[in-house]
Amino acid sequence: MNDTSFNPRDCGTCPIRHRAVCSRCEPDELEHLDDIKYYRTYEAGQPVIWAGDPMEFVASVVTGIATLSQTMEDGRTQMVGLLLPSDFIGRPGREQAPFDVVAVTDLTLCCFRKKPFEDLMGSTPSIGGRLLQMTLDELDSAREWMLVLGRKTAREKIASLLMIIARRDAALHKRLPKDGMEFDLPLTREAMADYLGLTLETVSRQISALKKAGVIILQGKRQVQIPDLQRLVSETGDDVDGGHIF
Amino acid sequence: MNDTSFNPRDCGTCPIRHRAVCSRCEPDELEHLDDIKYYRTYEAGQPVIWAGDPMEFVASVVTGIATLSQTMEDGRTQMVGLLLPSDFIGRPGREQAPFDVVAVTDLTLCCFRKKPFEDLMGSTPSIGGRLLQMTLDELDSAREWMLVLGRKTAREKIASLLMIIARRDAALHKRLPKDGMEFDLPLTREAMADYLGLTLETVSRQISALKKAGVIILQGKRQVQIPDLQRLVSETGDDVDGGHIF
DNA sequence: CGCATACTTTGATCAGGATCAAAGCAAGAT
DNA sequence: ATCTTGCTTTGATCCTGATCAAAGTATGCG
Repeated sequence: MNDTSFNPRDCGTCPIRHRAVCSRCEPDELEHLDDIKYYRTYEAGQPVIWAGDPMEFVASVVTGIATLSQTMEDGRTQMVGLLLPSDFIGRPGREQAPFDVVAVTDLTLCCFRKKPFEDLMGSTPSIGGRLLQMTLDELDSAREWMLVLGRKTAREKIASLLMIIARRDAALHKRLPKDGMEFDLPLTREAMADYLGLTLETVSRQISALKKAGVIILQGKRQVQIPDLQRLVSETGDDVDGGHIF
Repeated sequence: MNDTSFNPRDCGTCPIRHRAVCSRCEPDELEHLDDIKYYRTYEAGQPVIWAGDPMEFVASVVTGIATLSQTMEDGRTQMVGLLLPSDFIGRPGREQAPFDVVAVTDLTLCCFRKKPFEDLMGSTPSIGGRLLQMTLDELDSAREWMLVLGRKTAREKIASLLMIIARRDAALHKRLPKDGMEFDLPLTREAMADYLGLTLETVSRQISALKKAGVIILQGKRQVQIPDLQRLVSETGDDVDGGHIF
């Protein structure tokens, strides 16, 4: 299922699959749109935007990873979204960013200036429809995550995060997750803790426990191999045959 | 407050404020739409739909309260949404309900058959736009809730829930929350626990603690009065002047 | 090379909330 | 009036994950 054949109308990373917008899709038709669309890169660790900042663009992640998070006055932080390639950032119709966005790895965004993008949405209903679908998907993901945060044990939380990253990594490479698959853990222990509502020590301990139990194999601290997917799924506490949105 | 002046173009409860759709808005123009739109009532405790069921309608809450929730195989339950009047239920473009929907109180829904509704969305872009805005709001709410679930203490969680209900109750009556305001707690201790990722005993203890501390005044078990809103806000752990989406 | 920095692991102890158990309370049914 | 049912409160104890502390590891740099 790796369609290595590049479809010019659908570059696979840009969520706005409409020829009037994505120049990776139809580069030659788009010179006149350079003023509404541009690429922007960030280094690992750099903030993209802070909660409350005016946000004059919307964007989609082309390469790299960013996090969406919220921080309380006393420093407690909760990550509320993990932005991987093809994910969308932004709020048509909103003035301010509701959450912090930070680049975790080096990051490339495909940005659209907000006003012209909104105009385009008005004149091209299919963009709004696609955005609605993406937003509904994100909402479902967020709600699935609420179950993880509210009801799962530390061990189940770690397993759930590994499964999400495994699934998304597989999807990114246009294949299905399978036994023996390997992937890079893109997050520090602290970032995982912020995602899971745990402390970094607990994350470290549970990862060690999963390693000792043979559920995962670690090469170094970041490279993960899953010898038996079913085994990992059973550690998540999820229904084994449950439909997944991620 | 009871806006007894009924605006025929905007009934205030139906999110689809478009004259072609909401018969409460333009009852006389809509006879021919009876086959796509209908009201349906549920008794307290009745399920509206189970996760995985085919969903052949979308709806908005007219009166009453429903919950969106997820349950694990072993019975652990997490509520992922609280549906109050004017909230929308459903997924244009989706076959199956992703979560359980249960009526908490007696409930009236304003339902639209899915297929004709989707057709209508296609022909009336403003509906899609409105739905996108509502979905983005819900997504923000879900993400705010992730902070509550992941990082707040039991006491902060209770205070946060009370604030949300207070805000939404005030909004429903078209006024601002203010000191001394009273409202009905529409949820059992168990339902609150499911919303907050706690046990019902912890909910009970923390409510007692807030009562003893004078943050809230209880008349019976469900009627709540907030003598000092700022005091309650400070118990939530939130930034006092933080912008709120709810 | 030694040192600094950032991240991770591991250990010891503590505490918040879960669990188990029982009793209180209100409303409706018999 | 008594019983039943469903919800809530309160108490005693336990356990998971937080907190505090220190050591281990990798990488880059002067």
